[in-house]
Amino acid sequence: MSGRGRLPSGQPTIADVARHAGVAVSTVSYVLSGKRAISEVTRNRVLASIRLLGYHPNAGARALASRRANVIALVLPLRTGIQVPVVMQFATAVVTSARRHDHDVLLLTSDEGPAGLRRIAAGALVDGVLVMDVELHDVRVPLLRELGRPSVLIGLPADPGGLTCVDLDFHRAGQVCVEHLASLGHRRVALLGAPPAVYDRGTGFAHRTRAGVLEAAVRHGVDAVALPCAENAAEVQRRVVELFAQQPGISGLVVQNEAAVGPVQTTLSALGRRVPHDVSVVAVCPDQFAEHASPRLTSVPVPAEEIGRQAVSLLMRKLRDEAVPERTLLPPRLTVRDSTAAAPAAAPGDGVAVAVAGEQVVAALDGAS
Amino acid sequence: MSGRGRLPSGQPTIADVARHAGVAVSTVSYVLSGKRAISEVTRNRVLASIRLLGYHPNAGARALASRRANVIALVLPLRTGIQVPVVMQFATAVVTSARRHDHDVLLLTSDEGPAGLRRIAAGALVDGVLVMDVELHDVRVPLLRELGRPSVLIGLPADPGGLTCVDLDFHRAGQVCVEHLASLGHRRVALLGAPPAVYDRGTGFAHRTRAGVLEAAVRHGVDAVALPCAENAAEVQRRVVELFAQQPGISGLVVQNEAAVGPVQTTLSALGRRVPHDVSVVAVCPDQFAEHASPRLTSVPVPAEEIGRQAVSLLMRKLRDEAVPERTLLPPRLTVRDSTAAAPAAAPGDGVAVAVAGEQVVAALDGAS
DNA sequence: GCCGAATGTCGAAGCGCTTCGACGACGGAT
DNA sequence: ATCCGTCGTCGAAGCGCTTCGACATTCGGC
Repeated sequence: MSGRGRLPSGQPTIADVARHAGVAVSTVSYVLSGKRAISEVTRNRVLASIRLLGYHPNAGARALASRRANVIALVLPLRTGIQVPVVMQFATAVVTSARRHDHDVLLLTSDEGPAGLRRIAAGALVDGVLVMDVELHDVRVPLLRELGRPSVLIGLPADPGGLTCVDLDFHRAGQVCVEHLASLGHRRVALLGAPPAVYDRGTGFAHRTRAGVLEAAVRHGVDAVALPCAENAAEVQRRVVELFAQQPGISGLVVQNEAAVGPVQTTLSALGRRVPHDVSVVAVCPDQFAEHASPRLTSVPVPAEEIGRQAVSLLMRKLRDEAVPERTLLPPRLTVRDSTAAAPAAAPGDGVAVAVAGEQVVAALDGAS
Repeated sequence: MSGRGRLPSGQPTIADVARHAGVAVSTVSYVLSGKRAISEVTRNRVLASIRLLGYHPNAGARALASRRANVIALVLPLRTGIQVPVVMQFATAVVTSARRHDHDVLLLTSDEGPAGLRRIAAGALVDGVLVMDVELHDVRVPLLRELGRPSVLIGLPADPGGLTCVDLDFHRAGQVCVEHLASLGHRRVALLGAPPAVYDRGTGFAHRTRAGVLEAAVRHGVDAVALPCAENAAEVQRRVVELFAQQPGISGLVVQNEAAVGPVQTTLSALGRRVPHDVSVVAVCPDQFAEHASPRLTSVPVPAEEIGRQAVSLLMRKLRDEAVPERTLLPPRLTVRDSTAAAPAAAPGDGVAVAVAGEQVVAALDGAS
């Protein structure tokens, strides 16, 4: 018996509360869980004792007896090519939402791999799992099916059968960007995408955006090229210079690469192309980022916070054994800011001038560094 | 009795393993914990059963019986003015290190405030707490003292008495930057610091870096000014233009503001000041960031990973009731890259020329956006 | 060849909580 | 009055694990 008093840790137990309030242990439990009716008088007496003693239920005991840990796991990626601020925003939203549902969040990094998931799930440390940054052919997808724990994926694997997925509708996002540019009269556009490695490993959002861009381009009679792009200033610059040298008529740019946004603007201005006068730029990036750039960028943000909230809410429903849709794709929202404008009237001479400018820039920067 | 077989969840229990291996439950437990000697033969038999049945100990039961959850809490900040990538790096390092010590990590955001800490600690959900981004006068500091759970702070509060803190020695970092510039012959330098709000709320690292910069400047006979700086391109540009207009002789810049690094370089080049030929730049920022800038930046990285490792290791020692030092300050490490060089010979005319250039830039950018 | 100390294993007592069945007390319908 | 159905509360049985003392064995020392 934990009879007379407090734990070694100094924490009172439910038995202490019961004794202090003059009721049975089970009554205290029911006051806390609300699973049986308790008279107003008794409830108040118990609650008073709880407050007075500073009682907090022991999580382990609760989990053991109730078979629910009230904890969910969040599996975050930590590879290159991820958008760090987006991940943070997302994690934050998940923690906040989870707390609203009276759950805590256990953080896993995907470098422990499938073994980590297995350990956590089998050990009943968590009730459910949120997996972020799911690739098209992700090893964790079959594993999750096998484990049979409630789970929600952020991202869209090639075969989501039997699982639950949430994501921004990147395909639609790509379309929206192109439609915006097309409606402004642009006829040649380019997508400056994620690093090649991201495409190579089959990351859904990159592929889907590209598909959306190209599809919308065809539909609206716009010429479009899509090129991957590493995340460093020099590479971005090379890409952009090359691009305009080869396709001087390009007047619209879709940038899906956070790290590239700054260098793109720098390079364009070095090329003598002004944003948005000569070239319009649409970015797929966080709003905060778009606001801080100059000029402020027309953008399609990844609604990390909403995705996080949705994911948690879906997971909670699964924990309550409710049926949920297999896939939830959030509609993209394009915010027009100062980086897009009507396409310039086509100037035939542009090509040559730009190519020359490009070489000057490259030369200047080579000398400087 | 959990007698005949498996949990409803399908997980085997320790009793199943014991039965399968033909030993007592306690023997299985001792095989797992190694707290008593078990013969080679028995151990192997038990381990084989464990593998065969796919047994994973139930975390809740273990926590209840052993009074150790094998989980630590990580309290992350989510305010403005934090260096998001650094936080991520740090979180990653903490998770990885914790796993090496057979612990998991529960993620808390500081917006649940002290209540969250209290709940977690009192409920024995975690064995110890790691608090990141501790301010000089942080409300959580007295709370942690009161809770009496093992904890480690990242950052250095004004009064760390009785607690355990780890951080980069930012004071020394400030000095190192100035010493580097001084040794290259620079005689007028400026610190472009964190946003004003960060100083205002008493964030240790900003204050300590500034102090280090100013102190080293005095000691080496260098003129130094320190100015806070918001995290958007326009503000950075204004600051830099203003700075050189007022103090044209400045030839060294210490930048402690990740978001400012890009804009600083852009602005300098717009001002006709070349890096490092005319102005040397030292950044306090992640290595990856410094490598990707062009020119590559001489920098003092915040060793997020090492801090994370250290923090976890200290916490583990505290969990084992070992004595640990009250404060651990990691020495800064300056990596020389391409953004610093010998100071230019003083040119008396500079002042005027620069002021003019500055105005041109401002005008040009106003027009563009 | 006997004794004490290791060594290896077992059984049982909890850890603090939830939950289920039981059971008075009370009130309305008969 | 009597019976039944609620309502409010209680006691006890676990949840799956760790840990403590006890109990055989085995072994080295003299």
